[in-house]
Amino acid sequence: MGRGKIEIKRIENSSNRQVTYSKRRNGIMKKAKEITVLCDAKVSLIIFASSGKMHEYCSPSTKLIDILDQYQKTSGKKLWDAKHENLSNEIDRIKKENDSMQIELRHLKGEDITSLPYKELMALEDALETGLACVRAKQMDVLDMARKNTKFLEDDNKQLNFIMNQQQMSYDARESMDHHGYQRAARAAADYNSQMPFAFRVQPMQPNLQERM
Amino acid sequence: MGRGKIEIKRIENSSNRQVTYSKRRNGIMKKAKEITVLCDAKVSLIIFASSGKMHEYCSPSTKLIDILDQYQKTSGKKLWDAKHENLSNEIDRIKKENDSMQIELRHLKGEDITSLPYKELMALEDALETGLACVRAKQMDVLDMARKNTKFLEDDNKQLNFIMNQQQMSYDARESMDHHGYQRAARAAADYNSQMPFAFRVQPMQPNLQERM
DNA sequence: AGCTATTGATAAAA
DNA sequence: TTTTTATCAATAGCT
Repeated sequence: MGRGKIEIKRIENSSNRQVTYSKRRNGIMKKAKEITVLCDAKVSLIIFASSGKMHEYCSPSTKLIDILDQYQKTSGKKLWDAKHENLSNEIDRIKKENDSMQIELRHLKGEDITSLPYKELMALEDALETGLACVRAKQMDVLDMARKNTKFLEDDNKQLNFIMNQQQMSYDARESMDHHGYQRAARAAADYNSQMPFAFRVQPMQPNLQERM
Repeated sequence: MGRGKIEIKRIENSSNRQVTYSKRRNGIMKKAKEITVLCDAKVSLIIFASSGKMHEYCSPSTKLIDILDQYQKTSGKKLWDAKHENLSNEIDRIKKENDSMQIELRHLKGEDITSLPYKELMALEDALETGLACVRAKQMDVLDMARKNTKFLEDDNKQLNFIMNQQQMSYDARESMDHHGYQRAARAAADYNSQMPFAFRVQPMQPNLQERM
């Protein structure tokens, strides 16, 4: 149909191919519309040009998804059902895991144990005792650290108070001083500083301890 | 194109419609094949007759599913992704639930508690103590039932032994009996039977108890 | 299912 | 791209 017959094989001339594509695409679309109207057919037509551009036709008052659902039913071929099944299976798997954990949790909390065999009650008791022991040990650790920290803070306080006293004394001495008095006060302050073991310990040794209380 | 022009509207004559459907369907299929060859296009064509019969064409060396994937990407319309998304969301939700239960379980077993604040250690201790109390109470119940059951069985045994003795005596008496001896033995047996509180308690009162041990 | 007169589609050119 | 137009292809109505 045209000024000349053509062979059905790839059109090598790119612009000819493009023109033919456009015309024939319109032609097919038209035919698709016509058959739906004339014959009550449901049609889905999707065309991709080699450029990647897409055109589609879907018979009116129909969704592509419905046609594809019907396609799966009619042909028996699976499109997305496979992926779908995988996801469903995973959900089932996780739900089961979930349920068994839920049961274990309830048991550990002493719920729903009426129907448990004695053996499992023993195992539960063991688990609970072990857990309790661990938790209490941890609590002791924390308390111990807290006690040590308190001790450090108290020591710091003592030393800070001592330094403040010294400084106050030194200040007082300078205020109303005779030569001897000044020298004595200065010597006393130097003595004290040489006894300070480190830098001032104003920061607690366990900076994060408060959070854990 | 035909012996006369036709209007594009539903063909009312059913057999005409069927014939036209068949001819035009072949026509479209042919056109679809031609455009794929001539123009390097990818085509998916699915047609359902009103009868429900399906015909499809898909360009060679291409899978329908690939065309549909590309359709989703290109058009941005979601076909099965929507369904998938729902499932994926549910999976995420359940996985989170799962993780938190896993953590709770580990904590109850005394694992991974190093970084817990003291408050939570206290709560854990409470939970474990409660659970332990429940479990031990349940154990006592079971043991108690076991003891009662044992008691019942022992009583039954005693009574059964007694009856067997009586029957043996009655049999012996009949074997080598005088009139008085028979009457005595029979009276003794009757006395015993009137003292039996119920029917023979051969079955243990707690039939399922064994399983729970 | 074939046939064929007629309409419809389109190749080449503009 | 779209239009034009000469030609070929599809098909409506019959058998």
